[in-house]
Amino acid sequence: MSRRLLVTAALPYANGPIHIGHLVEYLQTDIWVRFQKLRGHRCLYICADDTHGTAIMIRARKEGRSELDLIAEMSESHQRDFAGFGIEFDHYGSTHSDENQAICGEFWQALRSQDLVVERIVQQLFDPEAETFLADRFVRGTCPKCGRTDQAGDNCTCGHTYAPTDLIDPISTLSGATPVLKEAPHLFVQLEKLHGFLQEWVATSGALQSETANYLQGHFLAEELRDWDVSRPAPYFGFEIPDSPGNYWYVWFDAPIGYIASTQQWCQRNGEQLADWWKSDDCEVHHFIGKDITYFHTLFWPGMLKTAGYSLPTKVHIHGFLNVNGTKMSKRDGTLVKAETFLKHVDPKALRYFYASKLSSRVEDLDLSISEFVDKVNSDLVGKVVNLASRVGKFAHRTGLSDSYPEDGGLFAKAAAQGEAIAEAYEQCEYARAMRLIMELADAANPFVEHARPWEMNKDESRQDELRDVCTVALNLFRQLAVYLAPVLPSLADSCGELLGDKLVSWDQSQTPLVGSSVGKFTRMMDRVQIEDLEKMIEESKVEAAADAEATGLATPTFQDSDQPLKDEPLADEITIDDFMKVDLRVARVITAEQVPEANKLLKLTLGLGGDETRQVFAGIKAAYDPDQLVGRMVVMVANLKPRKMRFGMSEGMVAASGPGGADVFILSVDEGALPGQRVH
RNA sequence: GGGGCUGUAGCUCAGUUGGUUAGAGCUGGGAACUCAUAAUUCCUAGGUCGCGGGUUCAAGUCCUGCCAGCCCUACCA
Repeated sequence: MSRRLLVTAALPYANGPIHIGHLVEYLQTDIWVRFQKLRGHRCLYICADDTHGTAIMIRARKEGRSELDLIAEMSESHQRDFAGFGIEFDHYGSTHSDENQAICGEFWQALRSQDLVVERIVQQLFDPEAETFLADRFVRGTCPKCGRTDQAGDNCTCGHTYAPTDLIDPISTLSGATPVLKEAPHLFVQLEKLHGFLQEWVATSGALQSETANYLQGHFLAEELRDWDVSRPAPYFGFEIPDSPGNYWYVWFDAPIGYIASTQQWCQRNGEQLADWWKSDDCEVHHFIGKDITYFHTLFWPGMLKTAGYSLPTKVHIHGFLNVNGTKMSKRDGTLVKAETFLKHVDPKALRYFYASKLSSRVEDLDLSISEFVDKVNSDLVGKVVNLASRVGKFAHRTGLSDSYPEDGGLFAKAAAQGEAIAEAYEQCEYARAMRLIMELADAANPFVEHARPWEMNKDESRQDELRDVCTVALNLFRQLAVYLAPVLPSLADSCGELLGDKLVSWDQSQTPLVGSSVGKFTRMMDRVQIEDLEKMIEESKVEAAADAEATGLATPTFQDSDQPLKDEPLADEITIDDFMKVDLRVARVITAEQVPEANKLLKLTLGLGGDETRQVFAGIKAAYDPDQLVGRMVVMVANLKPRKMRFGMSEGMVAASGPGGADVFILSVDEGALPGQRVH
């Protein structure tokens, strides 16, 4: 039975380029949509740029151009990046559209008429120079708790959280001006009035993974829901609220409505009715989002939809974040790779497959390990799948396909029977499982060719029919894999369709072998991924990040440090925290320091660890330090080093210092406040 | 501190309602083959299934207590 599905991915913010972290979501969604279409369902993939808010306004101002100019450029670059990865939207809109403004008005009316909106005065920091209210992240200052300077507006590295108004010496990051406290009326949605509905929906709709439902019930639904502040005073880039001049809808109010507005634009172009997609029980609505925006899509958004009379999400699919090589992506490490940069170095097919092989239906972070990426893509896709076609391609071009499907030991039938299990895995967003099932089939296909030895048949005039049969089996098994992989690798499906002169458009094509047709000239469908390319990509990302940082002027100054020290002494093997904890580093005070006349390099130190605890240490720093200048200062020592007998006495530890030696030795210092005996963690 | 998830071969993971000698791929070792992108095929090595208790005729699988890692929270949304 054919279903009707409306699918969205979260709207990317028009404040920056698409990077590989974003792509997890757009690819996850694209794969799901392509799968649904392949299965013959009516499915729309809707997205748009999220264009409003202070950040866009500030950036446009900084770049000396209009917001419209900025968001137009961003939209274009986003769409170019998505296209580069084969992400195919049915419609890509913008939240800054007439349709969105109109539908926002409709939602607003619904909220008003159901008496869910209240006005309250809010005190907020205001930048008098930039003439704008400041969100927490635009304020920095001194932590009121511990006194650290230059801390974020809502929390300090010391762990304390506070309101930006609590900061000592607050500074606006926009202008550097000192913000002042200013009052403004804000409009709030009283979400609590929808508590009963939301409770019910979260618990029983089946739209949420159980982990998410539990989380919401434990954290938010367990108590009174707070009013949601949905307005921002001018100046603000967005839509002015019709019945509240000078106030604008908060970006998170109009962003999800953008899903509907973008659908509306598609409807207008295709002569369809919006109600058939957004107000029909026959249409499923699926949202794909990251775990960071769970809250907006599982409480506010259903509340808004309910109030305005639109369909509630059938399912909110929530995914985790992307790590690279086991750690958070970082600009500095070059692991926050822009989509555009990726495309310069690596085949997008590789990323599509790799993500698919890692994704499940759970809210779990996934890891892109560079070496795993290379191994997996090369051995699975190139070594197993593409190779299957590649190894018989030349013969098949000459022989064509047999008129009836030959005996293959049940391989095709078995793989056809697996189709439903694979489809089910796709449907459940268990792509990793789907990929595993498909690769099992690929693993069974290559031995067939191997044992049939077509290269021997090729040399024997009388065995051309046999050869054709082998090619027929191999190419049909390949074609079957191409169908199963089509949601993930549409371009491979295209290559396969072209080779066999039969376009792959339906899942059902995996169930019946293709026979009796000619085979085109084989051309390479995919190249192996080289680890060097990945390395170059990371390297280029680092350079870009440094350039960006310089351009925005916000980043830390760049230092021209030589790479010689690292070359002289490369990084040691990785250790665990346990290994590190074996080394007991302590802060110590130099109590005495004296020359050892017979020694060439050594000074004799007495280090105090507080109280009466002292250690005698011989340190090779004679050429670099005078004893007198050391007495009284704090150093870091290795305190649990096995004592060693030296010519001049026992040495009971080491003083931590860097440098090649001789006069170039630099003792580690500790910041003011450290006490002798404290351990270094 | 609270909540959740995970812990199976060197690596990435599978192990359905508890049931015969715990599996796959990659990597490693050996061999074969040459059609294919140093691809492929065959053989082989490698695991006290995090640790300790318990239930059971039987536990990787259920219960319980620890330990480790990750994620979310910490009165912000």
